[in-house]
Amino acid sequence: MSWRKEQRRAERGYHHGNLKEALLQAALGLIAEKGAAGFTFADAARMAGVSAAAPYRHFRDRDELLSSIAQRGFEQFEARLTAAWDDGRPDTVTAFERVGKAYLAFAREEPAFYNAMFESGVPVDANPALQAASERAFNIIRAAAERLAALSPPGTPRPPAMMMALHIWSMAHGVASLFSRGDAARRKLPMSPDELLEAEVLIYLRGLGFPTDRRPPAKGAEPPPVPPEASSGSGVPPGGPWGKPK
Amino acid sequence: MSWRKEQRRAERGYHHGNLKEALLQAALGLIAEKGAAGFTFADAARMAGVSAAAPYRHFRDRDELLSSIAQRGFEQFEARLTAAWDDGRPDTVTAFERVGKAYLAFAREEPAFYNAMFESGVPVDANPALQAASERAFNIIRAAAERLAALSPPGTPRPPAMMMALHIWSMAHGVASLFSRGDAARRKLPMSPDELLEAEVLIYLRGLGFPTDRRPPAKGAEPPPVPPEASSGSGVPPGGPWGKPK
DNA sequence: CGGCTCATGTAAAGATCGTTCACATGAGCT
DNA sequence: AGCTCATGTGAACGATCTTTACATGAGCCG
Repeated sequence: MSWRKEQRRAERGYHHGNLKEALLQAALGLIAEKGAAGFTFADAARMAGVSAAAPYRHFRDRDELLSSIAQRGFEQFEARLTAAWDDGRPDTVTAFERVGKAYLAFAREEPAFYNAMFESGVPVDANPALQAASERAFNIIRAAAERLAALSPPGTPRPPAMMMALHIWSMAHGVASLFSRGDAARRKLPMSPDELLEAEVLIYLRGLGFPTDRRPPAKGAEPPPVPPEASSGSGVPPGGPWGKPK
Repeated sequence: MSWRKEQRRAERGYHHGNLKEALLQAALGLIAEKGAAGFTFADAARMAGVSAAAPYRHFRDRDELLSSIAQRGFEQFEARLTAAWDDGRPDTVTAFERVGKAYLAFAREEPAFYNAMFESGVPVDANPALQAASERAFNIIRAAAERLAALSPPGTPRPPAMMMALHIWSMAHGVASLFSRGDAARRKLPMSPDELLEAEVLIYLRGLGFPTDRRPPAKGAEPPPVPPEASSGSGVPPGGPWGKPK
């Protein structure tokens, strides 16, 4: 350990050179391992090969580090949601579901970020930059909902896009938080979190009057309006959003 | 402080008499204030007027205290959900929505319990009693979903009750976690969390084919297929699940 | 090149916490 | 009365968070 320290110092000299970044990376790894609660400032410093006091040159305190990670997380989150949305291509509903999956994928693949963003107790409004990043990410969902709402079938009242966005967000967060991550996934499920969320969103969209069974792949097209399932959908398992009704 | 300590000791003698309970109460208060992460074993001891080592006579460690609180929380949670469900009276859909509201009410009114149960990082499967309590609570939702699924309108495949229960749980948890508690509630919303969840569940149920608009909207645009027990509405604002469509 | 300055890192120290251990107390039973 | 055991105390250890005084050296200016 002292050996490694000397080694490092030989490599980089007295000054680390990029300690701030190194600390963020170290913290990210630690949070992924032990959760935001278990992560310690001292550990991050040790992992970066510096003394316990060094991090205070770059972050006011432990919370500011956490807040920085959350902010960075929201930025990556936004990027992934944006890519998934792809401006609504090839069609709005398909893209919309892709956003839902991207949400879960992010929660699953970046547990450290997700933890810092939503479960670490970091108050979103503490840091304006953090709040802004959070809002930008949400705005992707919001924009998608906006487009979806505009497609609301004629004859039905058009749902407020903001409400739809909040609904989708809460579904995605609920599934991610309860079933899709780390030890929360210990709960035994009859289906994968992805399938669960997909079915949930499809049922929800159908509740708003959207035809959710687009594009039957092999069989002939289905005039979708009233018997909305009963045909094999593309992303939808046969038998509607919830597999074979037995 | 030493004064208070002597005072207390005068009141109760060397032995506290009910330290376990006092610790649970103290912890509950502390968690409500500062979150499960911020709560410390030593603080709880201090608040109960005993030394820092005393709690170890009643709890193996801090995690066991947290776990006990979570368990107790699940028990109260179950009681409230059971009361709200009221065995499906007066009709299944109404009772079902009451359960949703009870969920949110619990999250709002018992933030400490909710925090310990879902956000403290306590692994549910660590303690068998905890897991059992958790399952009992979920079984209320599950039973309600079962009854609801049995009412599934003819002509549509019957949704699996388990899936419905998981969907409802994830919606409720998502709304509670994102919007309905403590500093998470800082996010500005166009509607209350209760209304948000109610609309969400209604839309979802409609997506399953349930007639959710007891008391049809002003512009009757809904062809409610079969009203099994659709009678006088309650709780649903006129105009569909999201208020007046403008 | 020499020296100044300031960002960056270190060491030491105080405060708090989780946890353990040896010991004290006293409530209840015999 | 005396024994016993659950319950509480005090001291101690190691870890963490955070501050403070001091050390280092990179970059700049003359």
